Amino acid sequence: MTNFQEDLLTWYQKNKRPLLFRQDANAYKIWISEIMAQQTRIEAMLPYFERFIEKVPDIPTLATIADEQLNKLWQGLGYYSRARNLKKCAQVCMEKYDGQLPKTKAELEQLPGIGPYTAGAIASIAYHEPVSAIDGNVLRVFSRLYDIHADIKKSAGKKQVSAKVDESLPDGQHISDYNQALMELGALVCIPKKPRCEQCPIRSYCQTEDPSQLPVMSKPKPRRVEHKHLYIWVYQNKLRIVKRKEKGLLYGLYGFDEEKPDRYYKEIPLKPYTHIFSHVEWHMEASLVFVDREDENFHTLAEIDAMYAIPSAFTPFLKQVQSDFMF
DNA sequence: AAGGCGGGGTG
DNA sequence: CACCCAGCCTT
Repeated sequence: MTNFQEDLLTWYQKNKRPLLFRQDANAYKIWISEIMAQQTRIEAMLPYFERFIEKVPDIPTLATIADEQLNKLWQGLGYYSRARNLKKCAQVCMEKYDGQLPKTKAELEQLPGIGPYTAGAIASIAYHEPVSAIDGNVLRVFSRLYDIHADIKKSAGKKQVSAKVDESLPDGQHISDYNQALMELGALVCIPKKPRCEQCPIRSYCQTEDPSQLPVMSKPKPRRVEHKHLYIWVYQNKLRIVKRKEKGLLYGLYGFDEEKPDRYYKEIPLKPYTHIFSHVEWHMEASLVFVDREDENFHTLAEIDAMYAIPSAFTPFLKQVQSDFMF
């Protein structure tokens, strides 16, 4: 162990958050938690994780779960392809790996939804393989540590920083805590804005003069703007919801019609709402349109709540219906 | 290399 | 509002 590693690990033992998904951890729980944590704050995924493990405790269950139930468990968490890939991955594990996750970073990385970071995290945390797990936290910490000004959004910059991380790894006995300690440092101390350098256990190794300027990240493109009008068909105490068929955004989840019915006897406007995604803005108007007959797509609010995955983009309208009309 | 893909916490 | 999070996949 180098002094650097010792200082970091000592800090980690004292300051790490008591994350529930690290309690009696096994490879399955580590896998699920790492997928849920992709581009997602830890606190945001915790309740999802607890519920998911309860309902889907193992790989055989996951491999055969109904898509509707899976989407429902993922509702509101975002990046829904993660859930689809989770199930695909479980099926591959059943077919190729005797119902278990493979145990090396190289094999894990071949599975759907598991990239370099997640493969490294599972391999090092669950199986103590001495490999890196480089997420946004670690890129930030090491770009500052080595004062690297390359753009970490581009592959060259990521590669340059990653090389430094790989040089720094301890042996398998300490790799799990080491990788987690780097991420925890990034989450608690070496934070994006106003890093808490006075609290940093490795500040004496840090080469940057101005951590506020690092890491260098190219700006994302401005979002495109789309306008929609949703028509919520109402029959008695039921609403019509439709499964989103187009491959793409929110695929497989449920939304509202964007067409009026042929016949309706009343229309009531709802309050407009704008939903911001990373790459697009939906400026939505909506109205209730009352019809005099139903089809199989009409459901009560209770049924929708229990069985149908509605993305967050549409829930403000559901809430309006619930509070203003008490269906 | 660039763009698609969610949602929410924080300043 | 902007920023960015325990990223991955497709094009």
